[in-house]
Amino acid sequence: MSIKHRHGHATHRDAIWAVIRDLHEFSVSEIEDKTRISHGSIKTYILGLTKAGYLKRTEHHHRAKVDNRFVANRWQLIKDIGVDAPRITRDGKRITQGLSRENMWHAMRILRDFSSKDLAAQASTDDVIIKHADAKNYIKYLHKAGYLIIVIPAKLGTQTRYRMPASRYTGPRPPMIQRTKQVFDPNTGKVVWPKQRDETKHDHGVRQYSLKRYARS
DNA sequence: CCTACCGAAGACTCCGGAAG
DNA sequence: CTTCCGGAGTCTTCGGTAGG
Repeated sequence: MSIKHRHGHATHRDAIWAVIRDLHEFSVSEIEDKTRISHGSIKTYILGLTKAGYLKRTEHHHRAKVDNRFVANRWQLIKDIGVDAPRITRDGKRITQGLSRENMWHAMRILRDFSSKDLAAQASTDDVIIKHADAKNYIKYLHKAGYLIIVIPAKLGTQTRYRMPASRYTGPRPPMIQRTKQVFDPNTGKVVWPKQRDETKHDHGVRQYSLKRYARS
């Protein structure tokens, strides 16, 4: 299978969603024809979308009396939320994984300047509670990677205040701190920290691997 | 470090009608 | 009745990430 991730650009689900919006009323095999994505994956996603209320089944599969041919299930799009494919599980529940980073990334763009406590509070929503420690950690790496500047350094009793200059906003997807502690920007497809150096360290091929992987999508 | 969980894919079973 | 067909739906596995 082709390796494309949501942190790259298009995923399989994005492609399926695009075809659904295009056709509005469809069967699984019609989507299969247009996307060349495996039947099973399409079914799984459609099932989830139906349970979540985005789709409605308009035809239940049966064998036609006249010519003994199969009539496949058909669905209709009843809730269109735009170009971004709904992120749901097969049960139709919203996927919350990764939401906190996303919230923080967008909050940083909006806030003029902020401390780690401000960020945690501003980026928290009903769905996602962001802990102060998480905000601190994310800020630490984004600062190292050059996304943030320090507006007011910490003094006794006050926290450092940061700002993200508009020019450092690279796109809607939050930079990731990968397992190897490197910062990867899915918007540009580049590892932004650490800079290309200490090649001899025992990272093995991890950095190269990531670069290649994401460059493809 | 570890655990929980995700998307994708494939193996497998279930279903209902028609044909033999 | 049994067999066959092919889509629907379930379950498991795999490679991977998020977050403590």
